[in-house]
Amino acid sequence: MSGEKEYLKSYDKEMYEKPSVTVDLLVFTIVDDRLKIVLVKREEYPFKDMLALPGVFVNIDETLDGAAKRGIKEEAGITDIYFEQLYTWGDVNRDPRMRIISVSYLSLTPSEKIQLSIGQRTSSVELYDVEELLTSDAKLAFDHKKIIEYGRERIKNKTEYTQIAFEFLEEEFTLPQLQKVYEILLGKSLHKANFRRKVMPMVEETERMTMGDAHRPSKIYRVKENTIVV
Amino acid sequence: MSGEKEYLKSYDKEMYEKPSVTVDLLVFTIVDDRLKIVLVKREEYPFKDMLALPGVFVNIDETLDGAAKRGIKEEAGITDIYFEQLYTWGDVNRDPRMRIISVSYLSLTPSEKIQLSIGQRTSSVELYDVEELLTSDAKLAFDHKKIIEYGRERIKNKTEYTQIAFEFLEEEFTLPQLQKVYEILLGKSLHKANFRRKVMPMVEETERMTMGDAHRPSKIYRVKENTIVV
DNA sequence: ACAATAGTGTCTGTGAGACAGTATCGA
DNA sequence: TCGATACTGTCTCACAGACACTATTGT
Repeated sequence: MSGEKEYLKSYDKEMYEKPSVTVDLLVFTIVDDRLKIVLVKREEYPFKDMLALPGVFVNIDETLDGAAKRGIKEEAGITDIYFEQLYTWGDVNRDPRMRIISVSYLSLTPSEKIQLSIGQRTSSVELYDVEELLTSDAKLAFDHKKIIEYGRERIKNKTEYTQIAFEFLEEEFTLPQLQKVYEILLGKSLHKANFRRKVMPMVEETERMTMGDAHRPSKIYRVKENTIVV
Repeated sequence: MSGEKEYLKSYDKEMYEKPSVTVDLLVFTIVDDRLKIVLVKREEYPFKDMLALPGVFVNIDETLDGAAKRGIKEEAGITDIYFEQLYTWGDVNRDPRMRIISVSYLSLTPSEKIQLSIGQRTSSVELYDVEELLTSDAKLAFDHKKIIEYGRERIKNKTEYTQIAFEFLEEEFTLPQLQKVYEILLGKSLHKANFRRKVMPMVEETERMTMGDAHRPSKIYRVKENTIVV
């Protein structure tokens, strides 16, 4: 069957001008009871000295998830982390240099796992307060502020109907800690008794408790086996 | 500042091998009380004669949404339609010819708006029964079956917490019609009285009613102004 | 009158939210 | 003992689900 090998030719002939594809990373965490995100300071034009999401080009032999994983490892030093695809941004003039389509990835982690490193084209990698970024009129590189808003919104929504909040905590935690995470993500305070009733089916006690505080200690919990955390 | 113009050079030098980017379209509708999707039969290799999602390459000066809109117009003849980005598929060997990253778009429409046309590389464009496709072991081109499953799932989920079901109906409809749409999308039957209570705040009566049926006529409604349908 | 579908009134159980209380630590 | 935080019991109200009923057409 000649057709089976002929098809390659017809496609080679059509020389589409191709966009570049990158993966941009939104690595969220919680520090000092505040939602934070990993941003880099750009060392090159365009948007030199401005804050931007860390990102990597997608290699030709690399999946999107693979590129995201690689980027998270390179920029935040984390190999074992929750992440999911967020949205793909394809406006024509997002980047003044050339047409770049960016697949954004949302990832959540307890702050203890983060080990910030410094990329080639960036002068620093730091955690920034998310609400502060979004409420101030701070300008970010490219369309990255809009992307962060979108990611922030996704976190809030998924907090309501999934268990992603657990991704911000390490394996063991107390219920007051868990409640605090929910309150930060939802942006409102919750009633203790009701909150505990709600999360009880998802957690299981350990035998241990917190100690050293000048008040009643709290039980330490972990996520119950059968709880789907995403 | 020389830097401002220098930056272009440094990027020109790095010759990344770029993937191609396409937009794949999931156009869903309801016909004869069944969920249907627009598929094309491929006329070329690879996957010749198999069913596939309609799709278009993203032009270098075209947004992703723009490409989706163009594709929907070309394949289904619709210009005014609800659509949203679904997911971006980036496995390395999705397409045996070359690396293609596909941004999928979900769109919903009343069947009356569809006018199927025939593309260049496809022999036919038709509506196919979604549940039948997904429950049978029918094979589709590329990873398109997985994409359809993902889209089907998204519709089910969003039916529960948004008003997308309305997108399948024309401007005026009866409550029994609306209930039928919900039942099809959710895959289960609903209780009449409860359903009506639930949707009442989102609709408003017209003065007209159905006629000609050998049973009690039903009031004709439309979507209430302040109802956010997405 | 009857078949067939449209539409309504009401009961019940569940669960979210709010309140008010008790428990246990360090100092 | 007291300050501070952890934890619990119970009331209420809204709402989803189920049932049983009435209403209106064409034949």
